[in-house]
Amino acid sequence: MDLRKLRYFVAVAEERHIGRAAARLHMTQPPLSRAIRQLEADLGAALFHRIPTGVELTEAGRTLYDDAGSLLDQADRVEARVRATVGPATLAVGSLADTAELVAGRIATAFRQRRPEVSIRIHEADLADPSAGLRAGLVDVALTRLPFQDAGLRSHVLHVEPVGLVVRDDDPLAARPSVRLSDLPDRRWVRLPADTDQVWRAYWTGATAAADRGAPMRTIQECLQAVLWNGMSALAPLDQVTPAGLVTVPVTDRPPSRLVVAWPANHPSPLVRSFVRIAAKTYHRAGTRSG
Amino acid sequence: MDLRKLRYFVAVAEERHIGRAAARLHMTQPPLSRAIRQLEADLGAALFHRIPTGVELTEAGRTLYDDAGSLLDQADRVEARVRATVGPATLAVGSLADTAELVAGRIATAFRQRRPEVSIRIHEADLADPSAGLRAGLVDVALTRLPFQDAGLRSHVLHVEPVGLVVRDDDPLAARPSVRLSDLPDRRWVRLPADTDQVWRAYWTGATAAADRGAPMRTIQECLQAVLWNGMSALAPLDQVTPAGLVTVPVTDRPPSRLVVAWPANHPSPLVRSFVRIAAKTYHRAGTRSG
DNA sequence: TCGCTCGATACCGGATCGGTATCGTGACGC
DNA sequence: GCGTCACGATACCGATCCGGTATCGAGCGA
Repeated sequence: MDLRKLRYFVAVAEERHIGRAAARLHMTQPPLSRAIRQLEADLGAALFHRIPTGVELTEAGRTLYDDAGSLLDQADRVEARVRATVGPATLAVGSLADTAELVAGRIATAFRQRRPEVSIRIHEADLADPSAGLRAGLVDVALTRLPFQDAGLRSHVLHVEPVGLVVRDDDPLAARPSVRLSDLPDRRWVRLPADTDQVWRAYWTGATAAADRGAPMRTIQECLQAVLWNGMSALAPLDQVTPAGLVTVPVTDRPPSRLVVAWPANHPSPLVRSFVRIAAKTYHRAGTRSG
Repeated sequence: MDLRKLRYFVAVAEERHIGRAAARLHMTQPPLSRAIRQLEADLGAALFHRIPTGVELTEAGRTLYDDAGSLLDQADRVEARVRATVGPATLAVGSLADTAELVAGRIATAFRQRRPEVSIRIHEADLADPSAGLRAGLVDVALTRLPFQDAGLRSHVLHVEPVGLVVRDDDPLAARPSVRLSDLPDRRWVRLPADTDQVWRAYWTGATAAADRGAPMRTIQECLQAVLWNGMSALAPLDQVTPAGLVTVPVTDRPPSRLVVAWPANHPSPLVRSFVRIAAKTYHRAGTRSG
């Protein structure tokens, strides 16, 4: 009997439904089914009756449930007490100034709830650095978007999102249900800073790198303003909120962008691993990859 | 933080020495070192100072140690309570009538202490069946000796023991410090039952299968009595206790016998796995193999 | 009877565990 | 001062475990 399986058991007991409990635990149903069966085998007792609408506690299950809560609470208290003796810890989180910023709020909230003793410092990066300070060592972990050049970074996909072309609502393209970038004549793309990551630049400014002109944009907001006032074009995630007067037209010939939490590949600290796990669970999407 | 690591931590804290704690936990030092480091990483706190003579608790370590005992106790109580609701379980243990019998006492004691709700039934097998009832499905787990033919059995070595030639003390060989079976002239070997496992028979009665004559022996005691009264020869583990008047001469040209706990390879029950683990820990010797 | 919704199972890649062999480092005796 | 010793740490390996996807069998209802 271990605490992990006990937490699973409590979730199932309260949901009376393995599928729902799995969702609550941010995992899928099969491993949870198996974990419950293993717990039953370990204890040598059936904990649930399987019924058509889900599961219900057996007598042994009720016995366990009566005690499980206080045991888990005590374990949490012990852990918190130890953490308290060592004093507060700090985690620097890098964030790019688009949806990552919104997400950071949710994730930071979840993280603070789970690890209240850790103080979080948010570092807001500009568009030149899609690693949001990770490469420079300014932050421990970052919320940003793929693709960008990976230099010893690992990332976990939180959300996959198609990109769209942001134009003024008086633009001829504004009414189109979708566009193909390869069908468009040359447009005036917003310009990214000179030292922008090459992969990132190529992804977000149409295929022709030579096309970006004008003053470099350092934030998403600047980009959108450039579209609004100067008639530039920009690419943005489809559900990026835009000011009135702008529309985002889905782009069909470009792979979707992936919102990720990223961290240095080499020896991430437990705090970083914890943040990544919480980010993944808060924003439950699967798939770990490098890049 | 999980209960397993917490138990490790308590052992180390009490021994103030990772190596000794590892011995107490019936494991080796490196994985215990690693587990402690992982626990420290999980908690974000150093639990021990490493000093030349071992380790000593840090402040965080003392905090954890103060709480760990009661937490583990509560976990054990919860588990026991659940087991109690489901009623007693039964485990059938097969045993061959030599040292396995002695061992069974120790192991059964350890098992009863750890799992008091399980009632153990001992099945004492005769020499014809080195699987001690496992093959016939009479028992769930067996204490016996390799080698014998494996038919879907798995085993865990508890003890490796050279074999010796059992002779009367008036035998010319009795004074020899050791003998080579290949040097001996034909002797009158005790006879094993006709349906004895072939590998087992070849191992325990010298190389020449034709040599065993006389009435078949069903127990070790019968074999020894045959040696004592009829001047037969027998092979036995070196530390087999023999009646007065018999001596066991080490045999140098035969591999040692291995005392094992054996169980069916297919889907062992948790109770069986538990018994095997306890047997291995009680009699700490490493190495799992088939056969 | 068909479709829907449960949990259970099969299988796979990655992580973890405990093992052996070996290393780095202080303490101690000569 | 230097070899020896004892301690924990590290490297690496095979076995196991964990969570994932795909799929199945069983009940229930339309």
